[in-house]
Amino acid sequence: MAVPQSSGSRQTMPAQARRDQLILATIKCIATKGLSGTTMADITTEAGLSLGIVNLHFKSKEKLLIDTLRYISDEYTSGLDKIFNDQSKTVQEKIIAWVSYDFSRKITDRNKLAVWFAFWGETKSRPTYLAICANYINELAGNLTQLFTLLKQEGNYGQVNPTLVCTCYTAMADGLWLDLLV
Amino acid sequence: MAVPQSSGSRQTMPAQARRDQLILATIKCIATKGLSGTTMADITTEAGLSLGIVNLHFKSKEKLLIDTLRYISDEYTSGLDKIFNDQSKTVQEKIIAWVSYDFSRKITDRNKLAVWFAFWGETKSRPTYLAICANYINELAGNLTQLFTLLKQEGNYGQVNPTLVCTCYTAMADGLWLDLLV
DNA sequence: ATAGTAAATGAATGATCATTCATTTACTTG
DNA sequence: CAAGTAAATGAATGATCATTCATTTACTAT
Repeated sequence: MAVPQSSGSRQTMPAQARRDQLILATIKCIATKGLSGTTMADITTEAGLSLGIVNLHFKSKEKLLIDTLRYISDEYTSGLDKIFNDQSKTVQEKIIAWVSYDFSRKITDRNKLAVWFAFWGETKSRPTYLAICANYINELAGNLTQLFTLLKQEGNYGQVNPTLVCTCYTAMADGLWLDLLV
Repeated sequence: MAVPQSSGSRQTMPAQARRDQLILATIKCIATKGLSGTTMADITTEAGLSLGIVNLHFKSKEKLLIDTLRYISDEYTSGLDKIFNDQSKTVQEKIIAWVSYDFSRKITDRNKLAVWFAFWGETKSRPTYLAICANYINELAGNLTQLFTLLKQEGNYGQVNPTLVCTCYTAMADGLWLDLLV
């Protein structure tokens, strides 16, 4: 667990730290230069490392991009899972926390939103991107619908369709994020 | 105004018809191969023409892409303008027509939606794309807000903020289009 | 220390792709 | 019909960029 000490000009780091460093550099590059405008040279320069480093840690550019998307997806999902599984919160509190989280600084970070929509834009042509998102999207939708269902029962709201509420909320959140990006 | 008659294997067409043909081919290519995955060869093959044709009618690939975005934007905007300026409709009818239009087959065409979001994804890094959309987006938002304002007056709805309603509707429409694409 | 292993580098390679333009073909006008 | 103009073609060019790998540097174990 020693802190990496660079005695010379060249740095050595644990593989996982390098991977994270490269993913962060990738996010920044995609946000400023776009998904198609981002080159390996851009990423490695942004990270302050050499050209070959990406193929050393991720095998290819495509794999780095996929891991970057997964990184952002995981970060988002884990935050919501924590709220959903928090035993100390009531259903109402969970829903409020969910919405607060969706529009917190961490999620509405412009760089991450830019990356997010950059990948969505390529979704139709790259099934891999879609596959990564589909899993967690379904899980989250299921959880949120469940919260709405519980709220409906507790409050005796007769006319409400929880699935529909979830769809509309999710759609509006997506749209508002798009607004924030612009 | 003669109908172009191809006597041989090579076709000749009025410039405007060729431009439209190429734009349509571009839409199809972007929908299937993505914005970054679409090459000049893809587009010209899809159109059944030769490689050099794009630079003959649009000067560059970038200009073709911009004109493609403009084509889709114009189509969408002109449809809504027609509804907004239709003297035979009441305010309520206009709003209903607006929503119907937003989710009509013509607008929810998967190819066009794919192109739409492909460009949005590159927005942050390519100000040109944003500039094209910003104009008509503001105009449309102004019109829709005006309709909501009139509706509020007619119905004496005290607590409603028309601007907010417009923002929420627009956001939800964006989100639902994204759903449709997936 | 020394040898051995793992990490990092970046010049060289090869593939992809937008763009050019000399040539060919189709249309128009006198 | 002939000459002139406009449209279309696609092989060749040159630029960009991901990927490779021989070499260098840092770390680890004996």
